[in-house]
Amino acid sequence: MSSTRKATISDVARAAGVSRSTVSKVMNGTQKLSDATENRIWAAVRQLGYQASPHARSLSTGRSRAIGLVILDILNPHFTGIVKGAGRVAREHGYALLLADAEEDPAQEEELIRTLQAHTDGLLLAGSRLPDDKLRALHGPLTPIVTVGRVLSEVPSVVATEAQAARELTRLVVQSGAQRPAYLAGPSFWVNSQRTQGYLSTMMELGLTPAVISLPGVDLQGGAVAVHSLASHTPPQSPEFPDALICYNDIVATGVIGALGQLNLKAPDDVQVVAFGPENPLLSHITHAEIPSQQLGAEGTNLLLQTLNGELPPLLHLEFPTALALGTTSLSYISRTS
Amino acid sequence: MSSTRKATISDVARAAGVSRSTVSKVMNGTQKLSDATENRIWAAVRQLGYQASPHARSLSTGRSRAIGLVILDILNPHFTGIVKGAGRVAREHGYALLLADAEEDPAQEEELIRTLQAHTDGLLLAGSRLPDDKLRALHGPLTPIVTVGRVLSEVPSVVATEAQAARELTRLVVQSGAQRPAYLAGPSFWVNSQRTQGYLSTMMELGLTPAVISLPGVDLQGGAVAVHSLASHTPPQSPEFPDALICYNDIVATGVIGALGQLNLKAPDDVQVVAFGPENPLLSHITHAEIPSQQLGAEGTNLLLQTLNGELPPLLHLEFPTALALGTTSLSYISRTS
DNA sequence: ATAATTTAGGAAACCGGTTCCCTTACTGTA
DNA sequence: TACAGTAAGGGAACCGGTTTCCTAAATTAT
Repeated sequence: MSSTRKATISDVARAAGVSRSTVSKVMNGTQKLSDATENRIWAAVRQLGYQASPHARSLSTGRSRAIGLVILDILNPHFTGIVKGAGRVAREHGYALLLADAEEDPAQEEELIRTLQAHTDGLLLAGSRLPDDKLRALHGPLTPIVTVGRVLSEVPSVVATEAQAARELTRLVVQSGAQRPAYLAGPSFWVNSQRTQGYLSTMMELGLTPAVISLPGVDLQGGAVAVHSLASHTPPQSPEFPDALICYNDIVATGVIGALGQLNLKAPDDVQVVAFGPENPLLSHITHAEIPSQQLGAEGTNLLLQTLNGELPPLLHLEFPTALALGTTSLSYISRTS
Repeated sequence: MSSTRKATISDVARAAGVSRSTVSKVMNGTQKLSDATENRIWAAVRQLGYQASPHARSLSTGRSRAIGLVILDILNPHFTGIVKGAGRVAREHGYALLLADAEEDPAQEEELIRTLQAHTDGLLLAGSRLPDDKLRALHGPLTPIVTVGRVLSEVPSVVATEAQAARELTRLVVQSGAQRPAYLAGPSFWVNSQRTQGYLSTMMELGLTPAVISLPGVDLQGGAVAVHSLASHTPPQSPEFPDALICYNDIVATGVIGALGQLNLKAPDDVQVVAFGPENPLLSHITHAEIPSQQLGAEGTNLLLQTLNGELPPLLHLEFPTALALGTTSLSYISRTS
C-alpha cells in the first residue's frame, strides 16, 4: 500500500529473522520447518504484503506457469468461447494466460507464436493458418503446443465432431423441407474439409445434388457477396436456386441473411439459413450446429497442462460432440430508414 | 530447431568471441561497437536462433513489457472489442497482453488483478465491479491502471459518451413513433448512471414520462425476465405498456426480443427494441448506439503505455463519441419446431 | 554418558539477462 | 616524444527468486 517499493524475499527474511532460503522453503512447502518459524514467516509475508516475483521465479525454475493462446480472430464468437474455456482452466490451475490475436494473418501469427513461446510454458493454437509442417516443427518438448480445431499427426489436438455436425445440419434442413441445400465453404483447413465431407456424404445418401460454394471471405461481406454472385448466376426465382444455405459460421450467416433480404428473400420461409457456431447468447436466434467452443478451450488447456507436467495423456487427439441448436427466432427484414 | 536447449546470451557471446555484456549492448543498441564485432554477433544470433529470455530481462530491468487486461466477461462482445483494440496496440508497441476474465465476480476480479499486477507493468480494467476506493488504491506509480468505461478521480480512464448515446437512442425511438420508451437499466456503475441520465433528461425535454426498469441480470435471461415481469404488471395490450425498450446491451436485447416473441409481440412493429452495443458483425441486425469498444481498448492501452513511459498525458480522462447504427433487419418470430 | 540419527535452518551457486565502471589500445596534438 | 582524449570491449555486481549441500543443535538409541 504505502511502501514505495515492492517487498522482496529478502525483506521477508529480514523481518522474520531467517534466511531467504528458509522463506522460500516455507512459502512453497518444499521443506517442513518448525511451527514457530513458519508462523513468523507468514506473519511477515502478510504484514509486508509480499508476493513472489513471477519473473524471478520463472528465471530460477525455468518454468513460467503461463500459457499462451493464439487465436484467429477475437471478434469471432467461436474463438471468444475458446478463450473463455481456456482462461477458466488456466486460472483454476494457477496459470496466467497470454492472449494473441493473429488477425487472420499467418505472418503475424508466426511472429506472435515465437514471442509467446519465449514467455510461456506451452501454447494453445486455435484456428491456425500455418502449414502442417510448420506446426509440427513448433511442437517440441521445450514448448509444447496443442491445436484446437485442427488434426495433424504428432501434434496433440482437440476438435469437435465437425463431419457429424455437418451431417446433422444437412439432414435438418432437408427434413425441414429443403431440396437443394448448398454449403457455403470456408478456408481449406481441417474444419472445412470435415464439414464438406459430412455435407457431401449426407447429400449422397439422400440422393440430392450437392453444391459447395467457396466463400470469398469468412465474414459478413463474404456471405453477402456469395449470395449476390449466386443470384447473378442463377436467379432466385429459378428452380435451381438453393432453398437452404448451410453457412461456415454464424458471421457468414448474418451476412447471408442480410443479402437475402436485399433480394427480397426471407429466411427461413424462402431460404433456410443455418450455420456452424458456438454456444453464445447472441446467436440464440440462428439455427446452428453448436460447436462446444468453451469445452474445446477448456479441454485443450487441460491437455496442454498435462503434457507440461510430463503426464503424457492417453489420447493425443480429443473429439467432442456438437449439438443442434434450433433458432428460437428467425430473421425478417424491414426497409432501412436513414 | 535441433538444439535440445535454448540458446542463452552466453552461447552467443562464446560463438562470437566476445563477452556477454557486449552482446547485450549490441542487441539493444545501447552502445555502438565496431562493425566487425557487430556483424559477428548478429551472425551468431541468427545461427543459434537466439532470443533473449523475457523473464531474465524483466528481472534485470524491473519491467516486463507486458500489460494486463481484466474484463468483466469475454463472451460479451463489448469486451471482446476492447480486447481486440488493446491487443493490437500492445502488439504494435512490442508488449505482450495478459488477459483475465473476471466472470462478473468482484472477488475473482480482485485476485486476478493482484496476480496480473505482479506479472505486468500496468493494467487495463474494463467493466470493473470493484468499489471506487479499491480502484484508487490499486493505481500507483509501481503498477498504474487505466479504467475503461468508468470515471473516477485520480485514475486515468477512457470512456464513450454514454449520456449522449442514451439521448440519441431515446430521440431515435421517439422519432420512429414511440410514445412510451422504457430504459432497461444495468448495474449501478458509471456507464449505467450516464445512460440513465441521458435517457431521463431527454424524456423530460420531450415531455414524456420516463420508465427505468432495473434488469435482474445483464444477460439473455435478465432481459427475458424483465419483459415477462413487466407484462405481468401491465398487460401488453394496455396503453401503458412500453412501445420501445432501450436495452442496456445487445445481449439483453436478444433476450428481450425472444421474450416479446413469446408474448406474441413483434419487434419493431409492436415494440421497438434498441440497445447499446459495440461495433460487431453479429450485431448488424439490431439498431444500437454503437460504443466504440475497439477504440476504447486501443486508446486505453495508449494511455497506459504513455504513463508507463513517464510521459504523463495531458488528459487523464478521454471520451470517445458513439454513433447510431440502424439495424439492417429486425427480428420476427416463428414457432419453434422441435 | 556417548554415539547415531534426525531436525532446523543457513551459505552459496545458479537462472539469464543489464549496466556501471574499468582497462587497453589507438588516435591526434603540442 | 610525451600526453590527453577517445574508442572498443571486458569484468563483475545485481535483479529476486530456487535448490543443493552443509552445519549445528536436538533428539533418540545404546
